[in-house]
Amino acid sequence: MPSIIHLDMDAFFAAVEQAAKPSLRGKPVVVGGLGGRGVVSTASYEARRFGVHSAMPMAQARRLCPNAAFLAGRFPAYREVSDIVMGLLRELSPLVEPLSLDEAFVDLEAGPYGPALAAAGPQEGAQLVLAIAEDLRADIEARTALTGSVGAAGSKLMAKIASEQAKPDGLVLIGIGSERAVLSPLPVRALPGVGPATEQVLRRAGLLTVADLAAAGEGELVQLLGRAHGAGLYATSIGLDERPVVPDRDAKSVSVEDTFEVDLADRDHILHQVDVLAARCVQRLHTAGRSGRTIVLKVRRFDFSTLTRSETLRAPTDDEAVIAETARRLAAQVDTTGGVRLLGVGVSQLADYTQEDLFAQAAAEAQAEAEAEAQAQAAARAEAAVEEGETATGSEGPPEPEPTAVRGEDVEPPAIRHWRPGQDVTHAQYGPGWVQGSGVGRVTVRFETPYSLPGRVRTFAIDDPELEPADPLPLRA
DNA sequence: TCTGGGGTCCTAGGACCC
DNA sequence: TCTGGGGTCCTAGGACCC
Repeated sequence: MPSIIHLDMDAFFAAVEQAAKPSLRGKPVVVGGLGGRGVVSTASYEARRFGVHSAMPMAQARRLCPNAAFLAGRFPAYREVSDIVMGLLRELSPLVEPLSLDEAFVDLEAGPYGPALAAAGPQEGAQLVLAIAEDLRADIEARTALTGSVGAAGSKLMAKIASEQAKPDGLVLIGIGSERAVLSPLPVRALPGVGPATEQVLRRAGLLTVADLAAAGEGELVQLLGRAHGAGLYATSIGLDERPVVPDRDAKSVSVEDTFEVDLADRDHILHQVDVLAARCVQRLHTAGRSGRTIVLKVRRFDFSTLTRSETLRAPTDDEAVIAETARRLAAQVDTTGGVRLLGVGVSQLADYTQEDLFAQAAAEAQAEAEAEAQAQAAARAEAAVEEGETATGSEGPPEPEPTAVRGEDVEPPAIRHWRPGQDVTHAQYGPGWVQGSGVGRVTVRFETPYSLPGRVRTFAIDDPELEPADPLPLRA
């Protein structure tokens, strides 16, 4: 029975923007990083006609489609919509496996339609799945004003292939038995797990289509790609996929990273950013109620070469001081001459306790203390070597003062309000709207809501007291 | 105005243990 | 005591996905 469905929302971020902003409907919209080093997250179908696509440098997108609306993402809004959509999926089955905010697998057999599907013959079963999926798409449209494409099949692999074929705003079912007929003519790149590198390897071996892979056989693919990848790809090429739909997968790592507008050259500046990132990482760790044993520092240098350094502690921690200190020590090991484009701090080998978990906490503290001892000594050595008159962490002693404050290099002037394109605002007089652009002391706002006609634009001083940031409005009243 | 951010999984070598 | 073999952990890098 083709009882697995894959839902993929169409041009999700861009579609949310168009639903929220009537003046953008039918127009090219590009969502992504707006800074000098930003890339495209999602382009609306109108923008794709100009050649704009995901992961493209934003500068290139602007050249290709200068008249598009370029917007920063509004993740809280996307998450709200995603929650609604995932809620609809969970009405179909407890087995819902989200892959991202806009994509998920559902195993219908485990849900209320399971018995009916099991009892039905192949023909009626397929009809029933199609009916369920069309209802789902209609419900999504009714609740979110957005369209999603659905693929239905007997496996995750084929359901995903089907949803790809259904895009945009469509539904495709691949019946049991027709898998290989569907797969065979596809280019290898259509298979999940085949990216640019694998495609190249396969192309050099003369393997262009999925049929070529199947004909090559497992042995040759393993030869070319290695044990796991080769065997996996061979199974995929003949339509074999037994992976179950798994809900609620626990995250295995937590990380944050930042690409800087201008490369960082100064050591102190780099170490300061490592502290900032460690704090953000710990924040996320706390929110998730997790702690971790392995601290990872990521560095992307001026020439885009990327390296990681990691250290595994004896016990999991969620302590900011420990994580920051470890990350800084790792940073001290890397050559940063020429400048640093990106820094990241991550934690893996996650465990399930939080600061509130007192028993585990007590055990971990003993470990952390021993750890801190060793670290302090290593840090002292490292810092002595670098000859920096910095606040070296004493091996005993009180909690160290906030290093950023000590260095005092990011004391910013009283915050000038920053308005990002796409941002939700409300004006005391004109009501709700969104930031269309800002510069030279001005901010331009379009006053419209998801339920209004396209609205008018007005310009204000950036510090206009009547203008305030606002929460996103629901897409359906 | 070249190349984001948050993840997952796999490989391979060396350390270490039995 | 001229050289084993397997298992596990750690580290680093790379491919891939959305």
